[in-house]
Amino acid sequence: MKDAYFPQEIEKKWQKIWEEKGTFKTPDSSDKPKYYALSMFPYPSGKLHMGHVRNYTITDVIARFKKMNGFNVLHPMGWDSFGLPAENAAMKHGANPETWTDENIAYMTKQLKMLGLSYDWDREVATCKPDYYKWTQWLFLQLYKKGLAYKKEAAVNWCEECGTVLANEQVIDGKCWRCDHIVEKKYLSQWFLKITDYAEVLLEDLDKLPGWGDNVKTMQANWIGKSQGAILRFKVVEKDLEVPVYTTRPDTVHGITYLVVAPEYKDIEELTTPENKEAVEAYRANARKMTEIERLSTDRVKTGVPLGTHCINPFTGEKFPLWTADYALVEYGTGAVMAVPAHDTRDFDFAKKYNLPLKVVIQDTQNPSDCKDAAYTEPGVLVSSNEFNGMGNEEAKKAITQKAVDGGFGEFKTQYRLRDWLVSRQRYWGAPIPVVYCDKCGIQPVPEEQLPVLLPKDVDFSVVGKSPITTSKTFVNTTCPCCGGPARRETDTMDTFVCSSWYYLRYSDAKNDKMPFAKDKVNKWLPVDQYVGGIEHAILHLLYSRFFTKALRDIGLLDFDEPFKNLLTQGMVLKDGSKMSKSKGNTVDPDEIFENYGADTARLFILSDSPPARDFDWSDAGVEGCYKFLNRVWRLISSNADNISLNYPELKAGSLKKKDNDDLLRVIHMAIKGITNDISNDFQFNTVISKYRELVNAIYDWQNKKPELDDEDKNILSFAIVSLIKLMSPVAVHLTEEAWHDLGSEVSIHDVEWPKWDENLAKASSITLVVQINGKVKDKIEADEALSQDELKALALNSEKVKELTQGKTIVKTIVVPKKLVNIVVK
RNA sequence: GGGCAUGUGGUGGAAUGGUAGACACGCUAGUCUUAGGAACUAGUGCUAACGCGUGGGAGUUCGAGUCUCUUCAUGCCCACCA
Repeated sequence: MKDAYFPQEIEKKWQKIWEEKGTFKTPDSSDKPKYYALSMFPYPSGKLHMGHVRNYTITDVIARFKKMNGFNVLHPMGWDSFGLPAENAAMKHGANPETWTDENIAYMTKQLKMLGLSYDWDREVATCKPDYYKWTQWLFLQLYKKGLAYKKEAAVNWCEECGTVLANEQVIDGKCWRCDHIVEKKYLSQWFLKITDYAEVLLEDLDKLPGWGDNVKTMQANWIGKSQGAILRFKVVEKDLEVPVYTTRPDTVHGITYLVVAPEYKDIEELTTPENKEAVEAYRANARKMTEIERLSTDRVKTGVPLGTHCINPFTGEKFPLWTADYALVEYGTGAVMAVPAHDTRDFDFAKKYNLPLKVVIQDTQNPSDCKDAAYTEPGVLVSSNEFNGMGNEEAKKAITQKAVDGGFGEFKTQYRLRDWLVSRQRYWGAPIPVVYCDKCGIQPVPEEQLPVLLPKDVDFSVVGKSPITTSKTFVNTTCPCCGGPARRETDTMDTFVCSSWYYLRYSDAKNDKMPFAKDKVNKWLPVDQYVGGIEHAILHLLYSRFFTKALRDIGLLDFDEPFKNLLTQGMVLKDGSKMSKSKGNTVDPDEIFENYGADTARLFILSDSPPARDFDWSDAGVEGCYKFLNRVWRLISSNADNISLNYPELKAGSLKKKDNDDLLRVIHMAIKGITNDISNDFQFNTVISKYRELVNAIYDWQNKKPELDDEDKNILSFAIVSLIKLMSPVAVHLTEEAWHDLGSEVSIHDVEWPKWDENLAKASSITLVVQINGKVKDKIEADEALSQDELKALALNSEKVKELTQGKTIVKTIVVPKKLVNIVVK
């Protein structure tokens, strides 16, 4: 064995051997139980960043740990390879998005291999390849047949910079999620997936996911945004029309003083009197011009104009005016709001500005308010509400809605904030939506046997203001599959999130050319046992994937209803306290780390300092420290190579004659136990690594006291080193393999079993008895573990320290915690 | 405005209600070296000391970093959603 540690040399060598031998291939059939470990697949942007390194290292260690513990582990990798950056790069460099993407995939694959990740590359998928997107299109058609994909004209989010529409989930603070450009509203005919059909079950089934963090579940629940309320219908005085409103506060219905409709409300023109027409038109025109950001700003003073018409409150017979104001949203509820200024802060602000009256109908009996200065929105008792006076407001919600139901002017209503998923994109580099338009036959799905609808090659990427795909001469014009007449192809492609909503299913049967996946294989491997990825996907990808799984289950393609059993959302990688980004110039290039220190150091360091779920602060000194530690491990093994045998006898409790050897045996068993538990319990790799260091420190300490080694010493040393190599093998994958072979093994360290501990040996031989007085530590006494509670008590009371401190005081009580502590309570 | 996290040495962070600060980074001495940003050894929460210490304040308990209430700060997510 070489004296010095040369990671670059070792790593290249073993990566080649593993690949040749197929060390990490996953057989479909095995008598072992299955385990599916999955990292969120990357967009092939060009190079790996440290967030990737962290993500994939975490999953890799999990996969290796499970494999060593007797599981048949599926650990695949692929590419989320459709998307706008490829197209932008194509425009900029005059290249084809496909070429750009392929080059990036090739480079990043090389980097992943340098990291020593245990992927089964035979199952690799890339969403931009026809053998994959054929099945994305096929799945789209199944959803279409099931009525879950439909086309409609709607107000949609438009990003001018990207030249395409965006899903609701992709608009962040009124800006495009990708380019930060301000998003506008446009009326366009677009394809949607009916995720709202699954709103209730997507919400309910969050309870079936104990292996997900509450933060993610709460974010999804908030996004789905279920609320229970009522629809109430109000008759218009001047017209034969009704205005329905959705409210969660039917208990305040007697306090309505006006009613607001959104500027885009469908009946607004009908509801406007000729005298008010000009002002209303001007207000609506202005609302159209405003960006989402301006309109959604909470600080903005509320504005509105009266329509001139009135409604009747069926509960009171009162007549009140109709207004339009942009604080009413056309997409939510009915697009109209009943205004109760006394009990809603928004209505209050608006009423104040326009001098509209307010009427108090809910009172806190202890501390009544006249609501002159602020709306009262807390629970209370009804007043000025006819027969409901004196009723608690929660009870009144039901009673009042029931009255509306009985009177035929309302009903109970459950409302969700979730909107249908807009999947059309006016871009080239995506899976073409497989439909054609025929003047005679209308919308026609492309017959399944004609899939895939291939992306055309004859396109001009330099066009502005329209999708490059529309420049193809060969793509657009086609024949109708129904009548055979001339027809036009759909030129929209699918949102990349459609492609990534089912990739984890494809890994179970990546080469299948008859189906997206065989049912038996998908049912065997899924659900994913452990999914690892960034929190930024808490809503988008994770919600869409859950929807897809449920929809495909209902179509009959698979038999489970949640795709990811356990979810680990890893924290960000920071440098100098802020997120690594090119614009801040605080990025660290993984290639440089591989080159200077090797992949094992990178893997060790990225796991070492923070628990996986927390943010991780990159420090150059930390990398250096991990490199030094691996050198220390290497020296420990290489300097002892002659004293270590892989065939040492089994070392049981009491089998060693020397006390220091017995102590080391205990330390080893404690390390095995601690490390195993730390990995099993939420993957606390940071403490796992501190335990590697403790074990190494203990072996060095032991050895420093032994100038000469006899047979017993050599046996315990062999056991120590072999255990250390096994325990470190999921993290330092190359170093441990090299050492393992240098010590004479013919088998890969990655095919051995995880070490086991003996419970009797995994604890110290003696205990430190902690002696407290009134809960404060006053003394510590070395004691035999076998002592009874009474003996421990006597021992504590006999302590000089205790005698001194309790002198002249009364001992009220003594608490004895077996094997640990005595607390003496004195007065 | 609503929700969810998180507050522990100079720093990253450890601690089934039972020894707070494991393990590191950093720092201080020393050994070996032509040299060392290598390796090894010793030390390192604060305080001169009694003691004091887990953002602040209360509470439960024999005992609280941990549980409860309250308050402050930071971060993230959502947000005129009626």
